[in-house]
Amino acid sequence: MIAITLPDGSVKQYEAGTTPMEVAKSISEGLARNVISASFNNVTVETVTPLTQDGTLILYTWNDDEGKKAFWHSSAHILAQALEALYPGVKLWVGPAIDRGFYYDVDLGEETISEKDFKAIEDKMLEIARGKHEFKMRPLSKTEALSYYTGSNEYKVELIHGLEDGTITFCDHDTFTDLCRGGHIPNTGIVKAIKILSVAGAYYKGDENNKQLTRVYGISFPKQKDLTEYLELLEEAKKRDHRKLGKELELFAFSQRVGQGLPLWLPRGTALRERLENFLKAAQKKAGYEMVMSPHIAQKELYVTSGHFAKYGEDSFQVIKTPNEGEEFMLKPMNCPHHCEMYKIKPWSYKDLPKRYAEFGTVYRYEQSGELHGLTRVRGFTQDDAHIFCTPDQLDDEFMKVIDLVLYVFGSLGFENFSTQVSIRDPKKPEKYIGNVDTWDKAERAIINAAEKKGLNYIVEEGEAAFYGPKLDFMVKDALGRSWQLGTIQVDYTLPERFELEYKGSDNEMHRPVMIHRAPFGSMERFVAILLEHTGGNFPLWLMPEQVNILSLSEKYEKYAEKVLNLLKNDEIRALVDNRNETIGKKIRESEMNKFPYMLIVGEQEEKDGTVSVRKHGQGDLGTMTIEAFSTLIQNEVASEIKEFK
RNA sequence: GCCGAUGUAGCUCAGCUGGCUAGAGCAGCUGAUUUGUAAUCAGCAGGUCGUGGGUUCGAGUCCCUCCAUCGGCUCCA
Repeated sequence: MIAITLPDGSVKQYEAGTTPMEVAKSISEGLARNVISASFNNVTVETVTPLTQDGTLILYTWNDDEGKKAFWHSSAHILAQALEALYPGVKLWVGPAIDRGFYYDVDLGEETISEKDFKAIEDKMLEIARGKHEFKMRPLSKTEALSYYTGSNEYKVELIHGLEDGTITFCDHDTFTDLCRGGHIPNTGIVKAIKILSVAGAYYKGDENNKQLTRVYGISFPKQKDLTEYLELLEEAKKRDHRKLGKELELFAFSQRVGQGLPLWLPRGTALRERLENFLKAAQKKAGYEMVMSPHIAQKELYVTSGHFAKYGEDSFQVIKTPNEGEEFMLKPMNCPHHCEMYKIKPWSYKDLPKRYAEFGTVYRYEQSGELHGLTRVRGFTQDDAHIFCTPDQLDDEFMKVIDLVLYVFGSLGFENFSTQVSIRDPKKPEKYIGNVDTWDKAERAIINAAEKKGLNYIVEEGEAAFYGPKLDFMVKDALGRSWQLGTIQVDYTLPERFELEYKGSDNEMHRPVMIHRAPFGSMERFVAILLEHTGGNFPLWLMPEQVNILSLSEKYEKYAEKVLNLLKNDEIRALVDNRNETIGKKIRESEMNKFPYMLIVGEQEEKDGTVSVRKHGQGDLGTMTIEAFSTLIQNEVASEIKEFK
């Protein structure tokens, strides 16, 4: 007997061998009368029942991840069937469910798929779905499986060769058969809405030396309404795209002549960025950091010493020519080696530590051209970098202090929703890392300790560590529910070793310090991009390049507008005046589109009373108030957004 | 880098299967208007159609090269 908990909380018993179809049916009948007075298929929307490889039945609903996975994986089977029908001779590779939707990788031979073919694929898929074909699992031996694909599909053959005999199953629905380990919905009819989203090249097994297959991405839903909502979310994300907003709001730009991936920061963007930098500088000053600066190029030798050249040499802007033979310089791909050299200028005592060197350091990395993306992936960017040199005893405490700083930064910028990840070694691949086992163990323990003590909600990921040490990463969720990796804190025992950093301990012996790398923003470019998408360009008031736009009703009130401007400036409020000979309606419209947080309308009445008429972006008219009252309003709003550190 | 798509005025876009001096809205400039909470009216100016080559009587439109941009290239039945 198999016990299944139903969506309404009750538990039902089923005989082994009951088909998923029968289970789904019995559930639907049980719920249909009261809960959903709809047909069988509409009910199973809420009660997706995947069939697993060993034949057990597990009940999932559309609302949990496993249910969606089964739903989308089943959709991938439908996609594969549609592709076989539309492109005879197509060779299937794999078709998994992904976070949002599914894809199928196929070898199309000479054929290509482009956007105009999507409709035909969707139609074919919907036709198959409407057939309500049951998904049926079928175990078979390795020999049988091989003979099925030999001669027709070398990808599946290779895949089967890597599988263990006795664990191989096929899944059939309608006339379609696919090698599959399972996880399906009962039948194709539950898929009601399908959208093919994009087509792209993807290397066989993700290796760029292999043949490139065609990957077709799609998404599907049990209800048309869900698809509509999803497409609306995509639209909203498009509107908030930082590349679009950055252009519209004149924050930054790119130029073909300057080069790809090399952002140009315009006045407004620079003002925004400076404000972010000053904010972090103020907090860091309180936390005992000292600012330093280093040049943008250094001798190649520096990065050979640090180990970065061996690891990342190919991804760097490598050698800069000089008039002399034998000299090799590189554009700085990271700041750490420079800070190590700063540490080495003199001998240190344990009493001097920790030393915390912070730098808004601009670095250059040769990212592959196809990897570049707006401000999130660029070739020249500025890290809000700092390196803390401390004694092993101080490590736990320092690490926790950094966590406090990162949490402060997130809180001040409206990222309340975040999670953390501790990245440690892949113990099976020691060759990927430099440094010895003992120090790695210590560093990993220090991070987990700190995360525990700070009560962080963290997950541990094996194999995600940097080559020089383990790390703690912060992932924030933005307003649209998308996850972004932001701040990072990394422990490093390796660079101090390579640079032979030392300090004299209380025992009068020389010791090796531990190094912490950290960047709460990650990089200024990436952070501004994420903040743009999170806020849709409506930054917190304290960050806004211009907080108030003063709109004169006509040129007659120019003097009064200037007076208001100066009074606000005295209170350190950033304002500007729009005195153009335009209608007030037009000035308001432009101001709204520019996302100025506040508009002040000044005309005859205001001049006479010494007041301003206040309009808030996105909200509308707030009525009139005195200039002083408005100034207080702004100052209070800023004060509520940003607290002092500690 | 690789696969696919795109590239027309500062911006957003139109330009059908190749055919007279390439169009529109916004922005800009000039003038009129002096305005009360999301676009006042009129006029003017603005493009070697990403680049280089080819096919053709004729190319923004077809073919090739290069450049840039966009979606992907981690998710292994």
